[in-house]
Amino acid sequence: MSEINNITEENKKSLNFIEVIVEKDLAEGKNDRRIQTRFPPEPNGYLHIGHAKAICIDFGIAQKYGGICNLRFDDTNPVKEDVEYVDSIMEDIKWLGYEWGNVYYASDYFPRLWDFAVELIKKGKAYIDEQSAEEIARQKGTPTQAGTESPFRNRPVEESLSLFQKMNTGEIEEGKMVLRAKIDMASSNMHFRDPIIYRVINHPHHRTGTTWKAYPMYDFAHGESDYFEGVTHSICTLEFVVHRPLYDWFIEELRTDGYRPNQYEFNRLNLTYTVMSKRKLLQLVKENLVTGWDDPRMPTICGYRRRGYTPESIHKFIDKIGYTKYDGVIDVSLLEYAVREDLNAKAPRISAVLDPVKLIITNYPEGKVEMMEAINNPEDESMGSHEIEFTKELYIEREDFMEDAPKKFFRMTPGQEVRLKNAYIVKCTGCKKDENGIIQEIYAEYDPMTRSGMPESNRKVKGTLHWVSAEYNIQAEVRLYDRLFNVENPNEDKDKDFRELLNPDSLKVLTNCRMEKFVVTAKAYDNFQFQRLGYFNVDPDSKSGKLIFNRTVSLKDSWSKIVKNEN
RNA sequence: UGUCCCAUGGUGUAGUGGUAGCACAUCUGAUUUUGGUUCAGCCAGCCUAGGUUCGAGUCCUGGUGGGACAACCA
Repeated sequence: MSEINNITEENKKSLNFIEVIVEKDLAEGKNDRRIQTRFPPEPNGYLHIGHAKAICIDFGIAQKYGGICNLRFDDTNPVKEDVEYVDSIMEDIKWLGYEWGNVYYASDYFPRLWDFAVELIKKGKAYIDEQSAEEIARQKGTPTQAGTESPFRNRPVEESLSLFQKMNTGEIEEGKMVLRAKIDMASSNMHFRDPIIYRVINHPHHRTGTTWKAYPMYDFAHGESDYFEGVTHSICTLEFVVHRPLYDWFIEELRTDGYRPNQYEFNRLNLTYTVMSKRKLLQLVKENLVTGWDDPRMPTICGYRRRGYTPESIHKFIDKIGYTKYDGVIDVSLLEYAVREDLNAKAPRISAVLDPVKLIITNYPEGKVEMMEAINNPEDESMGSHEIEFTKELYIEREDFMEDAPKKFFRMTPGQEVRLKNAYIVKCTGCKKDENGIIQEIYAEYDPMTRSGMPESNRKVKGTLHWVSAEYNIQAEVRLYDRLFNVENPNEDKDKDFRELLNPDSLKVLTNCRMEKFVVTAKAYDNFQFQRLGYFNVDPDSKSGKLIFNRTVSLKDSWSKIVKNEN
């Protein structure tokens, strides 16, 4: 107990509103001071960054206050669900670093939910409606107009009871019959206008097979499942606020003791340049517009994982955005900042050249090879160093050279000294062009006294270039992955086909690069001609050593601005 | 012509009724063998009108603006 108090003292100022509620409940001794949450995904798709926010609060609350968080699959609609999704969801939660107490399935509660439904019928609080979906919808009214009662609303209890049995035997066709709670067709809350709680679905369930024909609806299953499990704090997103009175209504009908779960809602995550709708993400996968749920451009947990994001970076991001009831849109640059911050400390650096042009050190001996030491990570000495070969002929990035450069161009241009990283200071003496004016070779002279580590190497030069030996290098296919969408808010215009807003396919470049095995940083270019620094991530699914250029964690494109200003 | 939720710099978030902080983004400067990092700094905010109060971002009321709700989805 004292431990909990200490935690709360320390974090008092940064408590989010859910934590405030939990602490108040704890202080009041609610539910015997027990804290239990649940993460309840429907297994109908892969988890995305929005789910990460829910996961962090569900598991985080349990962790922080000494409670447990269970994983529950809300599998009440067999048509959309699949074990593939169950497996991926578990994998992604584990990758984020969380452990659930138990794994539950709403489908485990089908018998108890059935009994509860029968009880409601017997109490006269539920009835079988034999109208069509259209008729029921029509009678529902609108938010500003009361609904009208179904002609079946007051049928005898026994009749409903026997029809309900038939709903589950297969003799009732889909859509011919539903079970409805009898509440209030004139309620200002649409969810109270005799909500449907059971419907017939003739589709095998991924866990219960063909045992059931009648399946409970979300509203009838969720709160009840919370109650069965002993959940104390049922945390979900804002769109369920209007469901809460119904959640409470069912709980009151169901509960037999002092305990009851309570629902609390927080704001869903919206990110610029990002579509989070599962339906749309599924569409991208099905239409092969991406390579799969784990395509590095996807906002899925596994997509980010393949892209090189760490679990820690996701946590940092979620910590920064907080939990409130305000519906906003978070700038994706905050996510990118969190990733850079984390990767900057961890990522080993290597040099790479994506668009090579030959640089010849004219006064360097033919055939000579020197081994240069390159620090793996300037932020972390313990990561050591690696050696790279320096030779007379090198490759540098084509855009690291300009024949007629503006003043603020700090890289290679005739007459200007630059440093070749980890090697010598060189001075450009000229270049050779073909008939079209395309640069073929660049010439420079090196100063032998300026090798890294020697006293002369401390001379100040404005630019430092990455380079690769023309003789000793490794070629790899590099993919430049951009943001999936090229507009700030692809959700804005709902009538527009969101697929039109997709960025064109990733750019594939054959390049010379020298690389270490894992996550590395390197100088590179994106396909918008902005020089950037970015993080490479070796695609773990690729045996051929492909690199994924992590464009969205790329750094400031200051060079592009310099050019704009100068011209 | 309904019910419910929400409103603090460009963005996101803190603020027991008592000096409105923080982060991202932008911009400026310093350091730097990554135009990265790091450091310093600039710019910029309580939707509105009343009320309660010695004192309101905070409490109350009315506006205004945004969002949710009319699936046999979750």
